[in-house]
Amino acid sequence: MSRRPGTPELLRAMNDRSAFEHLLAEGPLTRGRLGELTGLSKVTASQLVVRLQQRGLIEVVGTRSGGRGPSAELYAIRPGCTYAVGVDMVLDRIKAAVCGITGPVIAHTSRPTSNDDPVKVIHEVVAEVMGQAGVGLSELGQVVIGTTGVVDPGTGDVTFSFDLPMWHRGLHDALGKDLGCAVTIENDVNLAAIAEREEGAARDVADMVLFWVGRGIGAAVVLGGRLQRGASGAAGEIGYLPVPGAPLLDDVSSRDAHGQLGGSFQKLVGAGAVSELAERHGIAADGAAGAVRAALAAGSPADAFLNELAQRLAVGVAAVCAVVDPALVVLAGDIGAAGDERLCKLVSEALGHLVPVTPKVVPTAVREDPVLRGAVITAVDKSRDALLTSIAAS
Amino acid sequence: MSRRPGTPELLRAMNDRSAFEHLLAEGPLTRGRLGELTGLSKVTASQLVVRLQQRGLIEVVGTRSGGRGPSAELYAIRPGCTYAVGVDMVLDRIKAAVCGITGPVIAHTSRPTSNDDPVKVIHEVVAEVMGQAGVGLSELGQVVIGTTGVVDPGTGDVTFSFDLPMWHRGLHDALGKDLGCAVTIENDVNLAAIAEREEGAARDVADMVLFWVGRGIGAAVVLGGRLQRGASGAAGEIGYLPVPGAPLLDDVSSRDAHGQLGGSFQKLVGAGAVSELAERHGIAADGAAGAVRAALAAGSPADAFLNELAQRLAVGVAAVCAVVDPALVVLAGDIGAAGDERLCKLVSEALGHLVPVTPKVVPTAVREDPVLRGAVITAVDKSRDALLTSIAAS
DNA sequence: GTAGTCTGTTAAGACTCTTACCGAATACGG
DNA sequence: CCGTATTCGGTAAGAGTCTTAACAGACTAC
Repeated sequence: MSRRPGTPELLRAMNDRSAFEHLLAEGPLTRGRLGELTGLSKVTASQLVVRLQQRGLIEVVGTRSGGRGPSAELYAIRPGCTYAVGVDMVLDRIKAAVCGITGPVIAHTSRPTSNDDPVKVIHEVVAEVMGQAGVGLSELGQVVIGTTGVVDPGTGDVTFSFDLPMWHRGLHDALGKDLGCAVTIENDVNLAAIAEREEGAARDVADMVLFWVGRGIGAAVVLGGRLQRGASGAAGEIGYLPVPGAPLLDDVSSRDAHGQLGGSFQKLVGAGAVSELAERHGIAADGAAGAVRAALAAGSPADAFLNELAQRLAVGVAAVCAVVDPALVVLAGDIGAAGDERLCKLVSEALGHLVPVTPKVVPTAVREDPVLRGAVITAVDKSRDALLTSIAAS
Repeated sequence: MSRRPGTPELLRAMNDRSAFEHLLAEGPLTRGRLGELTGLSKVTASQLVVRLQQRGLIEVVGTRSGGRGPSAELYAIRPGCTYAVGVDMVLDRIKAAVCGITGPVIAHTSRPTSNDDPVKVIHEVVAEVMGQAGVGLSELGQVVIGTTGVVDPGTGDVTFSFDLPMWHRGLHDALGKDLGCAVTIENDVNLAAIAEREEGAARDVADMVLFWVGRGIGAAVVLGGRLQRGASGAAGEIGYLPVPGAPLLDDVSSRDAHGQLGGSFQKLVGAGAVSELAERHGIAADGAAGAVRAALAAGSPADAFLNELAQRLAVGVAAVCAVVDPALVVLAGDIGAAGDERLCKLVSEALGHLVPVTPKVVPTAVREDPVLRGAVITAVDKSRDALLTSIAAS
């Protein structure tokens, strides 16, 4: 229920917000165009521009001449309103990128992870990338950190993680205090899905699932245009999917032959299982993703391997499709990406025998640092939202 | 973007809507209380009441005396604003219930289904129930029809149905024309979930899954408080879940030994499979649900049967939990309902070995006509929404 | 019976939006 | 080269919604 009463100020806030969103989406605009887009009159659009300008949210970036009358001034969001940082923390490396509220990355960095306190590690990398960008830490509005493991929707903390034993409870708050800005910890696969939806293969798809097939197995579920995290943040933990072809789990905390936690689907298509399968088919390569690439390069002699891999993947995809019926399935992660169009086609064919729905199956279109991209996008999005609600409040 | 400009009228519409919602939720209210709830001043609340009264949406239903000052007038929604009808169509019976916008059912009926044109069948049952209620068909605002089968989110038609071969494409539009009001066709399991959320075991639970275990197998997925239908309306078709313990499907259009379409999970826990399992354990009863009831009554001798049934169910529940991580799982359908607390407990225990999440597993709390209840609730909800948007428009 | 309290109304004012009008700048056509 | 049409930005007047303040009347409490 909307607690706030419908006062005239609310109206102004709504219109300011709408104008801001149009400026973000459509780039520099004149007062007149802004009026058209928001549906407001010329006069009101002018007042609105003055307000936003006084707050330092927008600025004149030029004039648009060529038309009949006098040249109109072009207004655009001031990129330096706030800055947002995305962080991707994997087993042994930590990456970070910073950008202004308009989107483009202005600096990024990557360094090996030390075994230190995560607060210190993250503080250092954030400070470094902000320094590179030439922006003070005080102007930082949002930090989004991608990580393996499940994030508790209640506390925002990591409840457990395969790879990062140092991540303790209370980390979320500690980071927020340390950095002095809003901090969000998010599952890495979810961030990859956000990147895919923003600038990858899933643009404008409301119902989609991203399969991350790599060292770990995971999925991100987007339904009705919204990322679904589940009640305890464990949505998409498809490593635990009970599937035919691998024994049923008897103890949820057991590890597989390669030291990975997970259930029967993990045993079927985890990196270890894929390597093993490749070996059994006589394909020698470095790592599971390498094996897939080698198989693709080898042509028909490796068909049996790819078919079996596709068949295994299809079983997991089928389970997800039976539950949520997405319009699109994206295969990502290093193995998924390596499989490319060919593997997707095979999975799609196998899927047709298993379920009565026919989602498109495509490889990821975000080939460079999908998790970092997703983190940055999320950070920008959140900082925009914070700014807009601050407009509404004042 | 539906860019309605932020004009003062919008404000009024928002406040009218808010007041209307409060009246629906909290019953009869005085002008003063309405002001408090909406956050508006006394004066504005009064104006608002006058407006709604002039439109015939609300009426005085009494006075609240006993306080210090003069007795305040109590206003309530006029139930006769619009009427909504819910219809439940199963294999051989059709049920319907009608209610005003305030909710309570004022008439209901049930009759055997003839093999006629569905438009005629539905028209007849709607006319009958409206006649019983003493309301003209012209005052009907919404009809919601529950049915087995998948409903195409694009057209609102049934794309295929196990049991109702007469349902043709274009039925949705034909019904709308015939009845002269808004018509919605919805999957029966989804409607049961809506009933469960409104007045059953899932009140105030944002992320939940309802398992329908009966003649057919299905699930309804509610995430973030919203029912998720999937891209082609096939979300929750868990009969097709590939699970261990039953052979993988080779052809999606194949039928099982009992003439039912579906995949491996259907073969495991469909009514036919449950009957078979009961027979193998020496439990004789009429139908699968009867067998479950008999087993519960028999005590420990039937434990093996119940355990195996729970184990089978748990595998499907585990798959769903791995994908969407609900806070609550409701077992419904005649078999699920028959299993009651005991079966839920067994499923919950089995689930603990399979996935690292621990949703509550409970039996349905809507024991009477859950699908019809869901249809009625949905119809009322939609007619409320239509009324509210009509307020905003005028 | 009187005082106190609460209801509902009226009056004045604040805030937002709108239409109507105006002066100035710019491009186009003769 | 100059007049005219067009567009930009601004001002003024007005309509709609909300708010606070003050008041008349009804009802209870003592």
